[in-house]
Amino acid sequence: MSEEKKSLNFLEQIIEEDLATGLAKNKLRFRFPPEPNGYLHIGHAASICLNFGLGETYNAPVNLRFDDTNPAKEEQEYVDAIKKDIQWLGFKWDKELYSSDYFQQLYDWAILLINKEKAYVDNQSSAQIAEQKGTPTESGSNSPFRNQTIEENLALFEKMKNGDFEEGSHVLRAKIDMKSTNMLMRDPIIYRVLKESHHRTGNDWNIYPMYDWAHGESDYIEQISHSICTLEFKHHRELYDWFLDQIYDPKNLRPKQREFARRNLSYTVMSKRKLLQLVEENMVSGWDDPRMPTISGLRRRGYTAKSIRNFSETAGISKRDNVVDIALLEFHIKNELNKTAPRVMAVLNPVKVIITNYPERKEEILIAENNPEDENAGSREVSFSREIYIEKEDFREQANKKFFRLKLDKEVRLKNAYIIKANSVVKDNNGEITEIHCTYDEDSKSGSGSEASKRKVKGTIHWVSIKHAIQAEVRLYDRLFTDEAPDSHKDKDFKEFINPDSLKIIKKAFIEPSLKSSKIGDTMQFQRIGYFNVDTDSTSENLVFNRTVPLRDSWAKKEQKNHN
RNA sequence: UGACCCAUGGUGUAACGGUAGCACUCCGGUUUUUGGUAUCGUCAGUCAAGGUUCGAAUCCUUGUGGGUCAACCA
Repeated sequence: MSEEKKSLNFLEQIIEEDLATGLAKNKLRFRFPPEPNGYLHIGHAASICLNFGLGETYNAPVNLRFDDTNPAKEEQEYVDAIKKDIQWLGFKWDKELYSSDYFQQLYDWAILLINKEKAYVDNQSSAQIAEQKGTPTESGSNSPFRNQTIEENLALFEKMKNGDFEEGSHVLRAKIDMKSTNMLMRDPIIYRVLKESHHRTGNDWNIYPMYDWAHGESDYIEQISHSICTLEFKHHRELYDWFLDQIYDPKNLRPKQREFARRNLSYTVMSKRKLLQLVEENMVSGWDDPRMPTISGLRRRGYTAKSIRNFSETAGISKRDNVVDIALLEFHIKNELNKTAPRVMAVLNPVKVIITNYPERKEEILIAENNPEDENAGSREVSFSREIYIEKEDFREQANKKFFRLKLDKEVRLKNAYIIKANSVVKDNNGEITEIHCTYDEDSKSGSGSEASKRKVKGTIHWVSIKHAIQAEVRLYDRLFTDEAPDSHKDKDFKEFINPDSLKIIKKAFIEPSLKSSKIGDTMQFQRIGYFNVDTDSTSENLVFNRTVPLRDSWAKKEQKNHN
């Protein structure tokens, strides 16, 4: 068995090195640490696929740890949504844990820090503390409370915990170095007073630990071997290590923080704050609006877990800022759906065709292949009759040779049916075409094997029988923003780039009757149009289809070029 | 005018001192009862300047460009 050597990303290389220099393989343990204050998005998928992927490659456990140290922003709703998304992506965590599980331990260690004279209670306003903090280019100055006695600090901290102080009046700070070039080392805050009810601990606590204090120590408690986070935490590593130094027992494994570049996607935004804004200002219908880059949005849009995982794999991991082309994501879903999605016919923008030489009352059942890419997909029956709908854009009275579709006096094949020829049109007072009169070649029935059926006709178009078609709502989604990097413009708000055409609703599309029993989540290809799925709003009375992604359309591209 | 990180085709990512490769995008050909798919092909890259070396995308120096850091957010 020769296995192709796959190149390792830099994090895998670090792990391999650690393994080579003595770390036991069974000590490997990872974690995915979301804050439950928003929904997971495609950027998080990078981290999820990375951490859980490492878990899979090394057969190591991965904890799901909610970083719930800020009760002011966090909610159970988000916890539930996050769990659902990770499971949907197909990953299994070892333990479901919460930073709040460790509040007591964290508190005890804070006391330890005070006793070691490594922490003190500061009784200044946040403005004063900020003032003394200095700037990246100027060092800070010491707090007047820095040299309080251990006893004073212990007493004050006790009072903070008991709720004797107001929010904002007192904080516990680590005593490190106000002159450090790393702002985070300038006596960072460890605990603040917050009289908020916590989604798990209720009103047990009046003080809550800050991220830096909670995160590294939680990694230590869980014995996480590699704590992987995004690049903006690089500066935190020094503090992460300092905190660990205070409590580390060499008998235990010492977690290691490493950072990679967060994943950005073109034509969208990827910050929870901005996504929340879109939701709260009703620019989208919710966190799961099919235009959102959230996992739930992509799921509703029709993306599969596999396509997202493949995307993550292909996009890769590195340490440089990046904006991955959304075309890569679209490639992966099209690539998968091409193999799996049943083909059906739907007419979105109909014009009536009357086949004048087809008997008035006649109906027939034709056989249509479900998926040319999948032999096992079988076939279905499609009803045909004298009056059908085709797409308006599939007909032109006159057109040059490049136009392969229906035009006067020329032939075109109706997919799975007959070859027809257009003879005349009927127009209304505005000059709009209301009917196209055609004749069909009776011997040209698809699959009949006749000479006529094998005739080379350049164009094939889709259609639905008017008498048999059912009406449905179709939602055509496009990118949410018109700009490649909407939040990269210093003097412009990202919302200025919202695409006004990101959603077009077609209330009365006509679809083939086989779709009548479609269930929410079903995926299909509307032939020659794109991939669609059944939206969560869909009911048996009003079927609703979302366009996941259009098919590649080289004709439209050509047309576009000619117009420019 | 500080510290730290980063720099490879349009985009993303490999090459770990020894022929710059892969994927997406773009463009073109062939096939096709989806102007889809498939398939073949074209265009296109090591930020710059020095240095080390038989040999540098890779190591060193300097410069340039980009990013991060001054929440009681994570």
